[in-house]
Amino acid sequence: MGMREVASAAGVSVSTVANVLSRPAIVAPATVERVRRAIDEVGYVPNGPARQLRGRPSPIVGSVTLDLANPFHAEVNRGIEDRLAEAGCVLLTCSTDLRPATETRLLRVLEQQGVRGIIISPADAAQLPAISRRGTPVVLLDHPKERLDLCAVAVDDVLGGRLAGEHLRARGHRRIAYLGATVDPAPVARRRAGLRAAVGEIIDVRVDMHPPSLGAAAAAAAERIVALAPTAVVCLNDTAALGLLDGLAALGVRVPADLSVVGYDDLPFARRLAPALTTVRQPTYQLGQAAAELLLDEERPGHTHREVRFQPSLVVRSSTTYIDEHRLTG
Amino acid sequence: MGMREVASAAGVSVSTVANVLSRPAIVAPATVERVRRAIDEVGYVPNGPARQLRGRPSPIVGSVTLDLANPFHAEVNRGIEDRLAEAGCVLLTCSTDLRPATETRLLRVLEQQGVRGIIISPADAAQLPAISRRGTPVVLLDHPKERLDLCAVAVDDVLGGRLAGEHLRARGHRRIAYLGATVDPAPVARRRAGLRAAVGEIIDVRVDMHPPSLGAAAAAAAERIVALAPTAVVCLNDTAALGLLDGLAALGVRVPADLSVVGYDDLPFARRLAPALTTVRQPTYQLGQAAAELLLDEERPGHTHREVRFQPSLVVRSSTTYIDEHRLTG
DNA sequence: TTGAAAGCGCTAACAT
DNA sequence: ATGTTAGCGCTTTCAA
Repeated sequence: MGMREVASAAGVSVSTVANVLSRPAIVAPATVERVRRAIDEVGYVPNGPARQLRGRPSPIVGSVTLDLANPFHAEVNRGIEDRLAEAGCVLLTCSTDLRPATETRLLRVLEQQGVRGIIISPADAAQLPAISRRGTPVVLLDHPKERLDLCAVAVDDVLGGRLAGEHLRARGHRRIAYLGATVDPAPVARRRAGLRAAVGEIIDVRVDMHPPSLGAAAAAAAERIVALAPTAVVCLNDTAALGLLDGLAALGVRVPADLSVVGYDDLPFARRLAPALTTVRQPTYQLGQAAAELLLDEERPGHTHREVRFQPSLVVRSSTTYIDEHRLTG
Repeated sequence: MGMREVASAAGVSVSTVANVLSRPAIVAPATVERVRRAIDEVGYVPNGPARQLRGRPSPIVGSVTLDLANPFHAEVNRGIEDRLAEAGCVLLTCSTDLRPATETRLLRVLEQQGVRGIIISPADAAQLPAISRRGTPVVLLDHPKERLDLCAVAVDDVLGGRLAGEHLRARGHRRIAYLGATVDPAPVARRRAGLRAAVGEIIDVRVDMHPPSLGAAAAAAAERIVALAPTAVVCLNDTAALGLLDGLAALGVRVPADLSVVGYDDLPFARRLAPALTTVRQPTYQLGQAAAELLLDEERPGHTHREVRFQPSLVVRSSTTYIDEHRLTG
């Protein structure tokens, strides 16, 4: 059911059908009408790839993140999707699980498909400028622009880590543990750096992020953490904090009486946990919107690459408390 | 940088380049080598749309659900993505927000792009058989096959609702409210039907699912619910239950002492809420995997449409309790 | 073993 | 106002 069938059904040429579709003003009203009817009649569906081959831009934008099921990334993707929808575009979401090989494979597929652009939270940013140079716009997500010749949307992760650290220090904590991943994604590593800067020294505890789930891994790490006797733990994100709370509860460790816990992201459940989780909030949905905005702007003639920066903010709840003086002095 | 450039760089014809790419065995080893080198040299990236125009299948599969940021759908999508990755395919995720117009627009885009197939949790299934007939395989997700000539992955939602209802009745509850959406998605409506069948009568409370968030809407509904004086509330999902717990806490209503609450989905946070949430679990990730499996099977010669069915299960925690006899009799 | 050529469905310049 | 035609990048006969 191509334009050919429509043309013959309407008794016109294919170019007239094409004109009705792209510049109806150029065609006689009666003809337009006839062609429209023929289109419905034969159930014509335009062939996207053929159009793209002729130079039309693809309506597809790729999003490459750690994990599309991660609530943070899911919310970011929704922000992207909504902004793209205004431009008639649609979102192809990919998970890398932080594996460079997967990331490379996905980027190759996206580039081959000739997507409108790629929004990526990269495991490895090295290959991105080449992709951009070959003609597929790339926007960095949750990643600073630095010297890269790309647009970027970033959150001040170092500040986020620092906020958590200062909060704990102000409450008297000195032995502070950091629950991270075996290999931290770059934004997480930056948070740790900020925390480090604020508290001087960190007791590192690492868990495997992937299998079977971050939450379970964090729960399993509870014992290890307790053995190190910190007075507070900062977790790489709320999901890890959730798991850790589970593990601590199983060990009979009271939060925050025995141990303060800080999360990151302020996911919807954070405020209703037992205890309510102190955490660092990021403007998640807005991150996505901003990234989509930057990407769509790439087609504008005068476009220049820029960075949009967001600030995290500390949300204090009841999973952190003042250090027990007795424990300090006794 | 098309095959033309590669061909001239390697001193061969385009068809030889094409052969090196698709049937290297046919080409002289020395030539293969030379062409491979030329490919790297010029930075050749195959043109997907052109290939597709020549008959290659698209590597893109579309997923159409209520909301890709919804944790349930996000997890389902991850299951789809992982299974697709094994086949070298990639996932385009779309949110309809239950709006038929949005759904139709998205389906049109997907069909025009000539995607490999569409996995959909439909707001309106009527247009799907036509799409399938025109050549784009469609798999129903979280939707029974019924008389439709399509593959489907379904959960026994009626059973899920019934499990919740029977649980509450067994604990003495008789005034049971149901917190639903102004317009329930079909699976949610089926759960309600199951609940209804188990408990005889339901006190309906409806909230607007969309803006600004389901959780907030559920929290706002707390007062309305309390006024109706049920002894238990079944929520359309865990996110709504989370919000409701918030609202109830603000009103000083104790759960489960004053009111029992049941969720749906068993999201990761459910077991760590205060109180831990009784809920109905669905095999989320597996739903996605099964849907992808069915879709990939559509290309197999002997394929026939079939339905894969999953069972939900009740997870009893501490947000539900026996009805207080004093309140009943006193 | 390699190359020439036709054509996938569409668009746009050009001719009528 | 409409039609003719060339060609987007690729695959695939078919011929050399």
